[in-house]
Amino acid sequence: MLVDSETLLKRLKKVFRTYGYEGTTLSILEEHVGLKKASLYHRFPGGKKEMATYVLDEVGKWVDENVVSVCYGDLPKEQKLLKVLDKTYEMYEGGDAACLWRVFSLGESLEMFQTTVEKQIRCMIKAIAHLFEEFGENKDIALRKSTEFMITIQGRLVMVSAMNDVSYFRDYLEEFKHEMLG
Amino acid sequence: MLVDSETLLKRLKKVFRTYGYEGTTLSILEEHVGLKKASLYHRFPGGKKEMATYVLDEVGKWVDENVVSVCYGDLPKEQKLLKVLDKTYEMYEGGDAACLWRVFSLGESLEMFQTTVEKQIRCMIKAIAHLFEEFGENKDIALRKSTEFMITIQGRLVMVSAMNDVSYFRDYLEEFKHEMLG
DNA sequence: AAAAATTTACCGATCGTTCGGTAAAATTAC
DNA sequence: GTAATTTTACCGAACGATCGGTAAATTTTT
Repeated sequence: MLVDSETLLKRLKKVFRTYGYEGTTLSILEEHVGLKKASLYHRFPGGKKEMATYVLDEVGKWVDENVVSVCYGDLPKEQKLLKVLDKTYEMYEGGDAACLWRVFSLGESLEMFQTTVEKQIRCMIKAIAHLFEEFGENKDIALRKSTEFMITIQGRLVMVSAMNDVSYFRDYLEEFKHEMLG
Repeated sequence: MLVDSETLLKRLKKVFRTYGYEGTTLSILEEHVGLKKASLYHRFPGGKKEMATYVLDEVGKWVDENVVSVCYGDLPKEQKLLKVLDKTYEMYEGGDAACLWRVFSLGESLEMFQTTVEKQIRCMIKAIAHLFEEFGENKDIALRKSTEFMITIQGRLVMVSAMNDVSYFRDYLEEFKHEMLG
């Protein structure tokens, strides 16, 4: 295989996060992935829609393996939190990468992926709420704080794009860490 | 004129906010605006790009007239705050309408509009920071709180789209009001 | 009747998609 | 073990449909 599946996923993800679903054309994919249109169709007979679905599903798996499972795991709560923040940083490449959940929440792709996006977000919020509970918050407050975490991340990633300044994202993670761990 | 300029703006705005820049096609515009392609070109010789620029500029003017000017005006601070929150609700149609600043912060439209978007956001943040100062905050804290207001609005509007639930937006405005005015 | 606004009819380019086919790797048959 | 076969991975060329865009004709307004 000229393009191994790991590289392929990485490149597909980057294109969709940069251009959005509608903004991503097969020509752009060709160029950035390094496979001709026909070859992309060999790997994804369902075309662009299947590629986007694949990328979104893989994002879901990644969050499960790197964030959700950590929250429910058996590390000390402080280590869990550090890991979650680290993985959040990694997930958005320090703010350089947009959130696929936001990018797919528009136009045609909203109808296509809303159910999946909603499920994935809810799953992550619930997991982080579990972690907040370990820090002593009651169930309601934990869920509220976890939701606010997600909201803030999303809002700050919007600001990163709009204002072209990754510190909106990076500063928050640092601030949050010190607030929780001192 | 079959479509007066006020209606035209309203419809153009709705289309771009719903489908994004790349997702908005001339056929969609035709359908939703109620003018044939050639008629749209009669009004906007620059085509789709000019329509989007027009809509974004009008959004900027609207924010100036309805939010920024209120912040710098001479009403009592409590009335200013109420008006700002009201206009924020109106701006996003209670959460039903996406934020054009977010929608245009993707792909091709990011490069096209980033400078304008950045300017408009900065202008609004600065104005609301001024209002916070009237509530007794010092300059730095006021700017921080105003920025956090913008971040939260953006984040919550993302959540509204992703989770299909406008209460993420509406509840915050209410909560914020009671927090500031008791 | 003149001017402005809208429409029909069309254009080349690009869209997502499919077809026909090649080279090489993997599998099966002998 | 090697020859025959099937499968995998890829690509150039073309598909019909739609893209953004334009010129000329028609309708509406004044």
